[in-house]
Amino acid sequence: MTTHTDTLAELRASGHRITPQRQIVLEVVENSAEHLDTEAVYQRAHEKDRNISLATVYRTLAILKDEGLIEQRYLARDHAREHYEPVGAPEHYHFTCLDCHQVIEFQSPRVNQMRAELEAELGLLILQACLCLEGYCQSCAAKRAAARP
Amino acid sequence: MTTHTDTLAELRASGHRITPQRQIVLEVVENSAEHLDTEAVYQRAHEKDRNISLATVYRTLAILKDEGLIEQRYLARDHAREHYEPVGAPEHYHFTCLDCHQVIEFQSPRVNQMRAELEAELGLLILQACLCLEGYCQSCAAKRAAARP
DNA sequence: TTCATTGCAAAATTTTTGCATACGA
DNA sequence: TCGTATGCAAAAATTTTGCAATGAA
Repeated sequence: MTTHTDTLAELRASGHRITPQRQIVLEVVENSAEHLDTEAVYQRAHEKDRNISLATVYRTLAILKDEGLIEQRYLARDHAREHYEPVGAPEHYHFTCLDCHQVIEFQSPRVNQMRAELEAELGLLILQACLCLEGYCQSCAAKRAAARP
Repeated sequence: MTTHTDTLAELRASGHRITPQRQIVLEVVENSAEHLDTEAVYQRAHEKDRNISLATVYRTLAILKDEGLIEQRYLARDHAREHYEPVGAPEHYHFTCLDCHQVIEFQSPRVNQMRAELEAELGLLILQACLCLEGYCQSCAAKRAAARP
C-alpha cells in the first residue's frame, strides 16, 4: 500500500517540487471515496486553501497522472470528463444505462486476464486500463422491448 | 451487415427525419477507415456540403449514437474526444504509449467474454464497450528501466 | 540564489443553445 | 400544412497558457 508520504517522495524523486498545493490535491484524491473530476477536486482543494487556483489543480493532476501516482477513470455517462482516484483502489469498472442513467459498478477477472495476456504477448507495460460500458439495464431493456415489439 | 439504406430506415423508424445533412454525416462515418472525431466528421461533411454547420454535425452524431446506429470509440491518447465509426466494424481496442505516443491496436477475446458474462449475470444489454489502455510500449519501457535502475 | 511553481486573467478549445427560417413527411 | 431540423451566431463549458511574483530546495 502506497502511503501519502511515499507518493510525495516519488513525486520529488521524479524531479518535481513538493508544494502545499500539490499536497492538498493529492490528499483530496486520496481521501475521497468517489471519483472526482477536475472541478470537484478543485472545489475540495479550495476548501482547504482558499487561494488555490483551478489552473494549479489542472496542472497538478496532470503531473500526478503522468507519474502514475493517481489513476484516471472515466464514467461512461460522462465520458469526456476524467475522474481521478488514488492508485491501488479496488478494481472496478462502470456500466451506465443509456435510459435511466444509473451507473452499475462491476468487477471482472477478464480485465486483468487480458492485461496479463497483452503484457506477455506484446511486451507492454500497462499502467491504466479504462473500461466503461454503455447499454440498457435489465429493467430499461425490458421496457424498450415492450415498447417496440 | 447493415447497409446505409437500412440505417436510414432505422433512423426514420425511430422517429427522425431523413435530411441531406444526416445522410452526409452517416456516409462520412461509414466510409472512413479511421476513427473520426466530431471536427473531422465536420470537415469531411463540409466538403460534400459547404453549408452544413458544425452544430448540425454535433446534433446528428448524437442522434445516431443514441439510436445505436454508429459507435463511439475513444483513443487513450486523446481520450476526451469521441471518435465515431460505423456499427459492425471489426472489434479492436487501443493501447497508447505514454512516452512515444504510438497507438497499438489489439484484439482480445476477453472483452466479448466479459460482455457475455455481464449480460448473463446482471441482465444488462451492452451496446458499447469502451476500452483503452495506457502505459509504456516494449521499447519505451526498456528505456525507462535503463534510465532509472 | 535559482528556477520550478503559482495565481490571475486572458485565450483557446470544444460543445451547446436560442431563434428565425427552411424543408421533410 | 405541421412540426422537425437547420444555420448562424452567441453563449456556455472546459482547458490551456503567458507572465510577473512567489517560494521550495
